[in-house]
Amino acid sequence: MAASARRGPYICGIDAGMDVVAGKWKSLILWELNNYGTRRFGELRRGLPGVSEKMLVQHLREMEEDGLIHREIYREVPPRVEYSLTPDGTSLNEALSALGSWGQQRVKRLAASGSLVEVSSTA
Amino acid sequence: MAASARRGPYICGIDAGMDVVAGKWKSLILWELNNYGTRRFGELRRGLPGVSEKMLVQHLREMEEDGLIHREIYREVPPRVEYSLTPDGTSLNEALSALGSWGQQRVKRLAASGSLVEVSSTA
DNA sequence: TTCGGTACTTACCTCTGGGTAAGTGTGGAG
DNA sequence: CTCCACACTTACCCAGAGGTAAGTACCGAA
Repeated sequence: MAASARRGPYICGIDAGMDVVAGKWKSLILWELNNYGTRRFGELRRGLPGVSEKMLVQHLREMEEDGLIHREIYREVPPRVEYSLTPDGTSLNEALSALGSWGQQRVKRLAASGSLVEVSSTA
Repeated sequence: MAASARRGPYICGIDAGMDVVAGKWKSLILWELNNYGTRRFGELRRGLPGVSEKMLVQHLREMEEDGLIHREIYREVPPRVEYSLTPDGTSLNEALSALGSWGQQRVKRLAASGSLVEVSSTA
């Protein structure tokens, strides 16, 4: 998203929320973690077709700082790291569900009118 | 937002929705139009402290294309243009209200713990 | 006669979000 | 002995999101 995160004085709650979700893959990470409960780094990478490792790490760190996700490190070889939603992350995901439904409606509407927009096909 | 709008195949409804709200001022424009019902260009500019005319126009045009807002031109001198939400824009705004509440909660939480984050003060 | 207000458009520039690719340390498999 | 998988880190690069400032056409007020 090209929306620059302000993390400064907010005008209303919406942009305080948007600020935290701003980032190309953040809402998808939330969605993925919500669906699977807990996921490893590699699983997330494979689950989000097109993410670069750099951005995945960066987004995960920011979301951890923002208190949205929990990072559990298992000191094994090879290393294992598991990510999961915190209560705040879970509630954020719930808050986004309405937007998700709206988005699905929109995709349906667009598909119904001529403009062929497909959802997750042959990505 | 530096979140790049994809307008391509979406993975889930959430990013289809996010795609349309991606843009530094879009959610604020939605909020402003929802609060006032109908607003003129200059009113919006003054209502969103910090917005540049270029970005305001650009966002308004994109949101009009996306069917979120309606643009009514009054051929007077000086010219008058009024913006308002379409039904789709209104429902999107409703879908964002949960995110707005979450954001407010978050601001309260942050304020409660040491990190002083203020909402719309001496912008 | 100049200024201000309306709603823009245009050219130019900066900043940074995001991508690409290579490197790191360890151990097991082949 | 080499390769691969894990979960990263680092350096470098580019496109585009967003900002700045000036210009446009019109009229009324000072």
